[in-house]
Order: sequence, then structure tokens, then C-alpha cells
Amino acid sequence: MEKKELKEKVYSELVGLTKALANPYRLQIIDLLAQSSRTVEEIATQLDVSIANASQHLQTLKGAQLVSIQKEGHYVHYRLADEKVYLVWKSLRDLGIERFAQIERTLKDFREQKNSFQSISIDELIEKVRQENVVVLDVRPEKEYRAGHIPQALSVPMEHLSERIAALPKDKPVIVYCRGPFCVFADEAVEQLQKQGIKAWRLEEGFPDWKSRNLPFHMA
Amino acid sequence: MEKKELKEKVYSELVGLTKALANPYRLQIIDLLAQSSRTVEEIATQLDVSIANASQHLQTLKGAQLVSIQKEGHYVHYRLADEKVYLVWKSLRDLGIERFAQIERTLKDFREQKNSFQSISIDELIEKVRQENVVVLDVRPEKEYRAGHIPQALSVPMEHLSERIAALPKDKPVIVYCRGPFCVFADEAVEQLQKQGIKAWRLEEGFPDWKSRNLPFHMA
DNA sequence: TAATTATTCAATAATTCTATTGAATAATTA
DNA sequence: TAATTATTCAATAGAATTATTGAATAATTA
Repeated sequence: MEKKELKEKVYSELVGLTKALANPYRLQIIDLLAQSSRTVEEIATQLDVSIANASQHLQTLKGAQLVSIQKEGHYVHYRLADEKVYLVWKSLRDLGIERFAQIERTLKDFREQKNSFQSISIDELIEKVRQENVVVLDVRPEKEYRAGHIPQALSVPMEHLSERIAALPKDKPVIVYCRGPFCVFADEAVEQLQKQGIKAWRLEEGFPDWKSRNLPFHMA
Repeated sequence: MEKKELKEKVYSELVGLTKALANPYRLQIIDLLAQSSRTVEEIATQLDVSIANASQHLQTLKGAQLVSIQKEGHYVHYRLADEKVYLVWKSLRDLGIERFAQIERTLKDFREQKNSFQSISIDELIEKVRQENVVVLDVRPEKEYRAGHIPQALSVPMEHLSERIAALPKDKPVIVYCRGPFCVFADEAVEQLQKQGIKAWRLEEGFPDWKSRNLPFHMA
């Protein structure tokens, strides 16, 4: 076997992965599936594209073995094929965050406008939880909470937040997290909490980042 | 600012990165630049494409801010724009290695044929170096060694290996490393060393992986 | 069995990406 | 200044990717 041949094989295998990633909808799909598995229709709805189109993108991802399927009745549930798929997305996202001032500015503008400027890191969250002087809220949809969440976190999906604010202890600050750094659920939650006089921060990253650090997590 | 708008901005920024990566030649360029900076001509030669074509690919990478340039005389030197760029490539590569049995089989077939089946991890290398009972060889081109190498490693580019084997101590095993897991310099070196009766292994990964773990390294 | 539902497939036109060619640019040397 | 060199630009044709449409499939329910 020639050197050249080997190299070509290896690169042509890897380029299949990058081509499958090279589309904005497919990146969004990976970000969504990092939270929990989803049907084709759910994905089409969240991406605001036709079902046929969503299916087409999912086929592309499946072809590259980035996602896998599980059939249940006449639903097909898609999930990430591997934890390493999330790590690729995460490294891309981290590069994007650092590199493109535009993204940071966009996020910052949004956060300032929401008065939820303060955000804390996963390490800071761990320390505060250890000292038992915070409440941790998971404001993602319940399905995503059930698929995996930070221990001690309470599930309060955005649509139920207003009705459940009253039940929160007034003496402890609240840390809110959601899907990831680009997810705005947590920003909106922090805004609502602060309006009710509750001290609140958002977690910079999201649950998949917690999980990717091999920190313990709860399910269901 | 609407939720939708923000999301779209963020994803459209990130998709620029993935599109820039989605080409076999551009992946190879990133792998090459992870070793040391290079001129357009050097890249064109190593990729075996026309200079205009190499320049075009480099412009694409530059547009995505994955690489940056430095002008010297009438040469333009390209380099990776950021350490994080290597981390993206590394996570992609790791996913590919795990996921595609084909790649592993291809590499394994090649290594078996070269009789250099044994390879060791970076952690094992560190331990062996600590015990001072190994010789570490960097068989990449000298320019890449000068741009950064594992401490204690001797620079023995492939083309000088045969003439320098005699000078190596016979009583210590040799660990050879090169650019990365797909690089075959180390395989060939191990084969040559073993033929001369010297015990030799290859390092599974390459220098950029050592560097990306924030381990100390030497330059020039 | 027929109707319904979720998903996939197939064909198409519009768009984007690619390699090639040769000319243009910018820095250096004669 | 003219010639040389490394790189980039611009135009182009061919190839690949995309969203859309409507039909086909496969699992379920009536």
C-alpha cells in the first residue's frame, strides 16, 4: 500500500463527516438532539422547515453516522450516534464563540437587553451547590429534563415558570440553565425572576456541556 | 431582538466554519499547518494540486478565519489562526477514528504490514521518559521540529534516519513520533529501526496532540 | 380490508462549489 | 527600469447541494 493511497482514504472518510456538518439546519439538528431524541416532525417544527426537507437532512446525518434511529410505532426517533458527536459540535461552537466577535456581541447585546448580564460557569455552579445556598432550575422542555439533567436541578419548563415562581424560596439565589450558550430560555427566565425580586443568574453553558465533562447527572 | 433572529445569526456564523472545513484538501491543509506554517507553494506541492487551486482553498480558510497569514518578501506564510482550530480538527479526527471501522482497519492493515504493530499513548510515553529508559525520536521534517517538539526528543527527519541509526544507543528502546495518527513517517521509522535490531514503538498520536494537552514543549 | 399517519423517496430547478486556465498584482533582483 | 517570482484574481464549465413537490412506503387504527 502506498503512502498516498492511505492518506487519501483517511481524508475522504473524514470529509464525509465535515460535509454532513456543513449546513445550518444540520448543525441546529445536532444541537437539538444533544438535548434528547426527537421525531422527524418535532425537528421539522423546531427548524421551521418542511417535513420532507427535515427528513432529507436527517438522512444526510445518518449517512455520515452522526445520528442513529430507533423506530417506535410509526414514529422514527433520531438521536446523536455518539457522545463524540457532541464534542465535535462543542469544539466548533467554542471556536466560533472565541473567534467571531460578532457572535459574542450579538449574545451580549441580547443579554444586556434582558438585564440578565451576570452568568456563571459550571465550576462556579458546582461550588455554590456544594455550599447548598442556591436553587438550580432547568427551564428546558420537560422531555429534555427527563433525558438528563444536573443533580438537584428542578424542572421548570419556560411555559410554567410564571405560575411556579411563587413556590420558590425567596432567600436563596437561583441559577438557571437551559440548552447551551446560544439558548435564550435561561435569559428569559432570569429576567422574569429578577422582576419578582429574586436574585438570579444564568449558567453560561448548558446541560450537554455538563454531561460532556463527565459530571454526574440524573435521568427521568 | 427576537429569539428567531438571534438563533439564525449564531448558526449562520457557525456554518461558515463548517463549510470552510468541508473539503478534503482543506482538512489536509489544517493537518499540515498544525505542524508548522507553510507557503502556498509548499502546500500545493504536498497536496499535489495546482498553486492557484491551493491559493483558492487557503483563501476560503482565511475567509473563515481558520488560518492567518504573514507576508515575508514575496512569500505568504499561512498558519492556523488559533489553537482551537486544531481542537476542532482533533475532535473530528477522534470521531472519525472511533466511528469508521474502515479507517481503523485501513490503518491497522498498514501497520501490520509494516511490522510496527505496537504503539504507545502519550501517557505511556511520559512515564517511560520519566524513568529515563527510552530515546524519543521526532521523524518529521526539520522545519516542523523547530516549530515545536516534545522535550528530550531528537530530530531525525526520515531522509536522514538510515545514516543516523548507528549513532543511537543499542540498549534503550526507541519511541518514534511524527505528525499524528494518520502520519506514516513513524511507521516507516519503526520498521527500519527494528530491522537494525533496535526495539522501537510508534506514538499513537503526534506532536500537535501533545501540545493540545498543554504539555511542555521545546522550540527551535 | 381500507383509511390514516409518519416518514422516505424521486425528480426537478436553482444555487453553490470546484478545478482549470490565464491574466493581474506585488515584492524582489538584475 | 525591466525581468523574475510567488501569489491572487477573474471567468468558466462541470459537479454537487439544496428546497420543493408529490408520490411511495410502512406501521397503525377503524
